[in-house]
Amino acid sequence: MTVAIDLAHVHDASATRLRGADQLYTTGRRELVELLASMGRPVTIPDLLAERPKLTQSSVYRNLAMLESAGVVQKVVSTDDRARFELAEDLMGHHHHLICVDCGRVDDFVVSRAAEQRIESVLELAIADTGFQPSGHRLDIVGTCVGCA
Amino acid sequence: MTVAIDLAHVHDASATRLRGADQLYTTGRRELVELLASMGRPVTIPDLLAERPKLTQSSVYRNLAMLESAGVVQKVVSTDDRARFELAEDLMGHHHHLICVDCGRVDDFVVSRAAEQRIESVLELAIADTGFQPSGHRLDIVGTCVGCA
DNA sequence: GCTCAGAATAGGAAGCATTCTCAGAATGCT
DNA sequence: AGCATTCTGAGAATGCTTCCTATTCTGAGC
Repeated sequence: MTVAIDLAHVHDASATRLRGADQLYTTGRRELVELLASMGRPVTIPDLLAERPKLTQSSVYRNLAMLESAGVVQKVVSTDDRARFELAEDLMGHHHHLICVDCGRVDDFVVSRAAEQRIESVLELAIADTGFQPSGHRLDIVGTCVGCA
Repeated sequence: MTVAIDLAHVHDASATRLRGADQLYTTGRRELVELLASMGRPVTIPDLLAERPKLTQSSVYRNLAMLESAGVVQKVVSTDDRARFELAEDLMGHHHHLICVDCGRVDDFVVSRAAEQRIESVLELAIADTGFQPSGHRLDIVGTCVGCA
């Protein structure tokens, strides 16, 4: 279920995307990307700061916002009010989330390609007449994680 | 696509659920429920306060938290950091959300019963071996709303 | 390798949604 | 109506997030 990540490819893609946004792929940003890749699940910024106390709070916020707008990372919302971040879907692979209603923890899971297509077609039908421009879907399971059970 | 709501039934259910939690169904809480029923989409607390300036901020926060734990309303997360609230699914009917990545606005939509069952079965399969205790799913479409297009 | 202009960083202050506190008011029960 | 309990209102406090600015770093051209 865990997705293996090609770190070199992630760095290449990150550098390219930042350069495309007239931004530098600095050491600090590279460190953030590497840290996110190693976590394997969406994490909050306070989490990151606790894990790497040398990181500067304002820089982490600034750089994650930058990386998000460059399409390198994406924000994930849970049940609590802390934003969580992970690498963008096209770097990680399309996946879904298990969201714990108790502690807010988020884990990843994937479904088969065929199942994914079934879901897609259901959704296309449903919003055909709304004028909404879809860019993707968010299919999460909410419940209680093993630690909170 | 809009769901007609039986307001009397909603009030009855709300009163029952609050009483079950040793809480009173006061005027202020009744007003909140009625306001949410009239909005037809998940709204933020700042939204509510702007709409009804007579409401007290702290009471709205307190009462929505209470109504949520009593199962009368539910919290919906969008792309921004503001919590949104709407009536609980069993009062509104099961439905899904259109989430605008631009402004964070959330609208409701529904899919057919058959489509819903297909989605359920996909999910059951996917998490069979995770130990996660599901209580429901969250299937939202993210994209750009008509106002932000 | 050196210099310079533009960009990024660190550190702290400010902003804003949310939560807490507590005195006063309203509610339900007898 | 009287009493115990719960709720409300107003503001202060909390904590995540964003803004500000002086300093440091980065990269391109000499």
